[in-house]
Amino acid sequence: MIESDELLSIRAAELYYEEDKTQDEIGSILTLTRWKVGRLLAQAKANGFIRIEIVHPRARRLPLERRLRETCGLTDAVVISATGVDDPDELQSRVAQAAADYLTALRPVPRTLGISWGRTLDDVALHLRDGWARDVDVVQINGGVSLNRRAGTAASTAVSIAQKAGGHATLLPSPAILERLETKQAIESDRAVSAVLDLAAGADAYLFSAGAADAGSVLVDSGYLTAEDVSGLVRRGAVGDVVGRYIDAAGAIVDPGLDERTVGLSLESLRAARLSIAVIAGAAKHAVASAVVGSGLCTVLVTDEETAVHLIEHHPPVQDSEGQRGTA
Amino acid sequence: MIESDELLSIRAAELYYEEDKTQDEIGSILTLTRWKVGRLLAQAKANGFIRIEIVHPRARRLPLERRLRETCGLTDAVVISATGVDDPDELQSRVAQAAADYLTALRPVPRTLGISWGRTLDDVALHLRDGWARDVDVVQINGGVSLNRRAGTAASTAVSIAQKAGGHATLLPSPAILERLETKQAIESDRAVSAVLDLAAGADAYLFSAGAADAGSVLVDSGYLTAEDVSGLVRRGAVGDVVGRYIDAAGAIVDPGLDERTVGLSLESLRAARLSIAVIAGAAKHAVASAVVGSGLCTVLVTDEETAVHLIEHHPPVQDSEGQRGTA
DNA sequence: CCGGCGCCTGCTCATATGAGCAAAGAATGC
DNA sequence: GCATTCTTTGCTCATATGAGCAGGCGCCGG
Repeated sequence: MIESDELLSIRAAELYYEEDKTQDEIGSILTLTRWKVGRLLAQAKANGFIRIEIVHPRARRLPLERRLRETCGLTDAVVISATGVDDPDELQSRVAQAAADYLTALRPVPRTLGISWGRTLDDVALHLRDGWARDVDVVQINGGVSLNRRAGTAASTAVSIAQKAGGHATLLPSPAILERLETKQAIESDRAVSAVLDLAAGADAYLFSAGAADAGSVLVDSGYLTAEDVSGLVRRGAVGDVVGRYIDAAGAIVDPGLDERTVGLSLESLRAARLSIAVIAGAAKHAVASAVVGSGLCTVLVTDEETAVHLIEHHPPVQDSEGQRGTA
Repeated sequence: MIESDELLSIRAAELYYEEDKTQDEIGSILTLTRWKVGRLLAQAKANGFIRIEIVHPRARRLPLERRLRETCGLTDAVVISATGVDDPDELQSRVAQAAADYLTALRPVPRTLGISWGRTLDDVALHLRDGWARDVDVVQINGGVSLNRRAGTAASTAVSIAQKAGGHATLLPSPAILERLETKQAIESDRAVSAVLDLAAGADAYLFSAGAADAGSVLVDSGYLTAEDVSGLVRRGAVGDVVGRYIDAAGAIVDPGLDERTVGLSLESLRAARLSIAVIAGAAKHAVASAVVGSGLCTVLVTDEETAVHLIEHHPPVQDSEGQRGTA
């Protein structure tokens, strides 16, 4: 008899959702009382037979956001719907749009915003509307100026975000990674650089992305690393990079020597920030996303549905290293 | 401003459908009146942003059924949901199940039911429950006994359907297709055969399927035709067979000579029937389905979603040759 | 065979939602 | 600049739906 109830609930659901009949009408069609129909419908929902989906490029997955916040200890999360999106560029674009929306709606409005650079950030800048905020100053938090074509976009990302908010951009006039430690120390002690780093360290909020550890990384693309360097890092456990620094699944620096030669905000500073927004999309970045979220590098994550599910399923991949920041 | 309304309607839909908030609550979250929220929700639905799907192997597509009935002039249609079903066997099985359900619910219960045979019908027989009806006699409407292994199932299909209804089966003791016209005429004049054909002609209802015109057909499988025969027929416009008779897209006999040698109910008798139920599933049978429905061979069609859409989109593929039977 | 227990049914009542309408606002033409 | 028309807004009222409860039914142990 329980099986016939299931079937009935399906018949009722068809009439209710597809034919827009009232429960009462369904009752007379199926010779049931209207309360029974209501119960069948509730049952169909509870059994998961009714699937409601919002199909729109800007649609979000609120329940996933909540679960992400709860299981990963984030203060906030934005998860965009990605059913039927197979093109990674389209996915990235949608997530970037969502990040732009998040920034725009962010209250209180940060006076200074620290940003990294890369394809994703560029995309976010593109999606921000003119006047998205008033007087927000932007400061780069990792090096990358003037090494090649790609570096140009690093500057333009920052400038574009700042301009659209009527603020101004402060660029970090330094390569991302230097060949010798001494050079790095020298450049860091230079007033022009250290002032920017100080500004970056005092930003009200950070916005950054992460790169997958593969040869397609912007760091390779920009000439800071070779494909061989990256595969070496991968062999040592690297899952990706954040503000130019390669981390393993636990969020720890993979190659301290390399890290020493990398100019920019330290991961500790990022972890200590009150508000740091990570924007990470795509299957290729599932591993980095895990590391970033699991090691507390961000307080807010903007991502796609699949990545969110991955993060939730692969639970807190790090034991308990979070906790400095409150769990809503 | 119309764009911001669209976005708002998506936000509202997320809160309404994913978070189960009341329109009033959504109103206070988005600082909108509750009526505005209601309108946004209605708008989101109207724009097709809200997709409600019933996920269940027995789920049907009522709106498609209606459209199918209306555009194709059927008295009834059953369309089963097939989203995410890629396995053709699974599809066939679900449609067969639906046909079995339809038969079971059919009122008035037919005293005699004429049936064809084949993989699909076999599947329908399998899905019928014991006691699906009381005292329904079953009669085969086309030949096919005792030529090979496959023929055995033809008999068992009929017997099974009859047994489960507590009635008895009458088999047509003849091959489906004979090699010589004289033999066919001789066998048809035999009392044992003609009596069955008379019974078949007087059945209250018919249940049949259709085969695609390819080498995988049961007629080839059973040895009545060779793969070459079939490709010859295809060259002459055949799209598939119904009760052993090959038809073209317009529902006309492709090879009158062959048809003359085929034993069983004529297509005219089928077209004249008050109740004839076709069970056709799968992409391979889209073309036959069109021919069957377009030429009025059935009054009721049981099929899958994709086939239904195909039929509706390829409109009445025949000019106006329907009309003998009332259009609801 | 009977009483107790728990589930299911059909109800009342409270709440949520949709239809229809009058007024406000925006857009247009004069 | 003003009147007209069309759209949008906030409402009232009717309807649809869900919560919660009392009675009835079957199931089980005694």
